[in-house]
Amino acid sequence: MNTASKLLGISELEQTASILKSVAHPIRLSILQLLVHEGRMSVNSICEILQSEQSLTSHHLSNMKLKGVLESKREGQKVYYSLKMEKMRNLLECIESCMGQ
Amino acid sequence: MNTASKLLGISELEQTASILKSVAHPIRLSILQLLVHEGRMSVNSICEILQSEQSLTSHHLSNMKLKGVLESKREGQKVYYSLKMEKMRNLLECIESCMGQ
DNA sequence: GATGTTTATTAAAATAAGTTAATATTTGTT
DNA sequence: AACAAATATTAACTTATTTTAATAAACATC
Repeated sequence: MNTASKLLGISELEQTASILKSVAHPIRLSILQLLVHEGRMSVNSICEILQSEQSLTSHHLSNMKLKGVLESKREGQKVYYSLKMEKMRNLLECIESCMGQ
Repeated sequence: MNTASKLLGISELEQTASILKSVAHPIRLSILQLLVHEGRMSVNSICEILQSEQSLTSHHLSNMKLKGVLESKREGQKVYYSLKMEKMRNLLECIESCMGQ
């Protein structure tokens, strides 16, 4: 296998980089940790636990939903977010263990 | 273990997010892949393989050097870059295998 | 010391991301 | 229908990142 064949194509690179951007922000990282470890959660609970503003949190949630990382389901007044992209679970675990080193 | 204790503190979150930002860009991602798989490499070789502009490549390289992800060594006219942050090797392997799924 | 190569630096321009505040929407309750 | 609670959306603003082009610096060779 030569060098070139190991490299991803542009669109794969861009897609990967774009997904990684989801994790590369303190608020989004902690939202992801929460959802991976605790499962689905309402926007309000997320705000309370993370002590983050409603609007800002909502923006970050939509951001990740748009990228297919999260999904949401309304139940009455509340909207519950949860992980949609399953590979994010592995990725996050890797990140946690790599960063611990 | 309760929810809060699993969450990282702000400074850890910021540090992690900041390192993840290194990977969260197509050019930097491919530079990292190259260096992880091929070892040290001169700026010129990197540019050629990635078909990226010298100046832009150099900017991304300094960016990652500044964050402690890469290191560089001049040998004659050439400057060789290589991985400095060892945990980046694991992280990148995780990313590659997670993204393949 | 002039010239060519390789890399870094600077500054400007272009683009993107993050934050805030205010308001809108949806649903539930009285 | 009026009101409250939960969330989303919009628009303005701020800040950061990315890209480009031009130039400088470091080294090698002649």
